[in-house]
Amino acid sequence: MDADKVFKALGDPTRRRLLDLLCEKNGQTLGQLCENLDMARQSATQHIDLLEAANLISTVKRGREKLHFINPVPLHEVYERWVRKFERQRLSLLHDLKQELEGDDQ
Amino acid sequence: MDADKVFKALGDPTRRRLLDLLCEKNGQTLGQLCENLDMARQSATQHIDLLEAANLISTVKRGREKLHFINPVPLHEVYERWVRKFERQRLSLLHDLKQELEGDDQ
DNA sequence: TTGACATGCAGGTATTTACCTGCATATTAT
DNA sequence: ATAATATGCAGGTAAATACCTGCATGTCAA
Repeated sequence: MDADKVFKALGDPTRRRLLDLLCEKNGQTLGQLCENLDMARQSATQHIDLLEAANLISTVKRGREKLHFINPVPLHEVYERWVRKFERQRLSLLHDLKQELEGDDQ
Repeated sequence: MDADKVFKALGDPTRRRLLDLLCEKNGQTLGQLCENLDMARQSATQHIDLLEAANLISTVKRGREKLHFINPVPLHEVYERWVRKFERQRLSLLHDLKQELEGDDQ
């Protein structure tokens, strides 16, 4: 997983909207997705290219249409690498903070 | 949670490094963090400001020092909103794809 | 108090990003 | 074949981003 590409791809509301749209109905065409976006088709294509580069979606050509499918694997890897690791700290946060404030930084 | 701020904050290698550094040792000062960064202190401060705005870290002043603590809550919310939702699709992806390729789009 | 130290604040610049318009190509239907 | 449709490709611009330098402020220690 390329964490940089994945997080940058997720760091834009249009691209998150695209993922939500595909979550509602997988396999939509570019035209269908654009109907929900309020921007030029060409702009949407650029967003989709970034999602593809991050491997968050896959596309298939069918005739003159381009179908789009979600790939949830990178999101799972984000979870493994960036969520689980820091969740373990969750309970100890207040403890650490209190210690530091008390100057007890052994 | 402001998903935009959180994902944009995570979409930069320096800021992810800062989170990793704080995961190794919570409560570090700005100076300590900068020793591991290879950029001007002022640049690091700007990265930290974004992490704070995304609520991914909290800071406390102790004398002339500024201590930094990880806040894992937004990461957990990212998981709830952006990982679990799409994980459910995981098993059905190949199914959807096959159906579309066969033109069986009922 | 004075010097050293940790951090804050205010611009300045080069790159990246998110849009756009215009035109080209490829596929389908008449 | 021709027209309509779906998408691809090539720039162009304004805003955001990630750095930097220079200087100011606040804290500690001698």
